[in-house]
Amino acid sequence: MGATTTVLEVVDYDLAATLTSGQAFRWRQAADGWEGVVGRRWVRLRAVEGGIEASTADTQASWDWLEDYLQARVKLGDLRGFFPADDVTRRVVAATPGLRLLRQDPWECLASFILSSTKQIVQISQIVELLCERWGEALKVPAGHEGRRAFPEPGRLAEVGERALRECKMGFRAAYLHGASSMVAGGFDLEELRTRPLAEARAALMTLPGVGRKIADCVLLFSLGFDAAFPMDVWIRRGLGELYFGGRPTRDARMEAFAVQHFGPFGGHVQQHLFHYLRTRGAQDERTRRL
DNA sequence: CACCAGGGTACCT
DNA sequence: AGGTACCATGGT
Repeated sequence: MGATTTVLEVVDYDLAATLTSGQAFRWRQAADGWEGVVGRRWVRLRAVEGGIEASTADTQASWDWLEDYLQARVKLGDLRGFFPADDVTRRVVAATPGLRLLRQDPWECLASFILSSTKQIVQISQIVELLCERWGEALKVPAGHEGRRAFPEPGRLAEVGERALRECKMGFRAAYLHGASSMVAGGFDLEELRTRPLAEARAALMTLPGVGRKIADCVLLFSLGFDAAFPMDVWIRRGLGELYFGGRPTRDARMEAFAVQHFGPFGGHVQQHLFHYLRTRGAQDERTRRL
């Protein structure tokens, strides 16, 4: 049982963009690739010619769990046929090639996004890591690498209590996280939501404390496989307003209705391209200007 | 140092 | 239904 390395063959996969695009919060850039945690496994990923090199602390009988997490077998070309054919979408998708949606653990995804409200992505990562350091199970890590822990189980967060959670700098979100932890530990079945229609699964998620439409859509899209879920955060709202509504003030309900009908069954994927485009275009302009 | 961050909720009209 | 104050904290 020693450290192992393999290469997953992928095409059209921008690993760095995918891991930093605000869907997962535990990946750290190391000297040689990205170090993170998937389930109860420490993982190091590195983009190589024709694929992604993956290393773990133990030997792996199968890499299915990682292919599933990375959605390595999804072919982007198969999705694009379902994207709307307007100029904005074409430009945005072309500007963010190889950006993928991960398939994360529903509980970790739910808890992370409960902590995300009016927080910057760097800050969400800090809070999540504090949670893991305090109450996550220690993981086997190869010699010479920083220790990491698993994401804490809901039962653990339920028993430590709201006061203790608050010490992880999450502020008013502590009550939400504690309430949701208790419900999930008490039998609220996240996995079962996969089998339900989108609207039903979303409504069920929204009965959890701290989970409204936006966070529900994040969980549906990033962990439960609902490709049409379309999280509308401040970036997307601004972006849609600028790119599709001529900068005119537009109500949320109007924008949501537009997004659902315009972006279609894989709208969530388009949303992620748009989100990453909006968040990085300033930096890209600067880079270009310097050249 | 203001301003803002991958929002949700309670409470108002 | 549609609008608004408030929630706690730290990055830029």
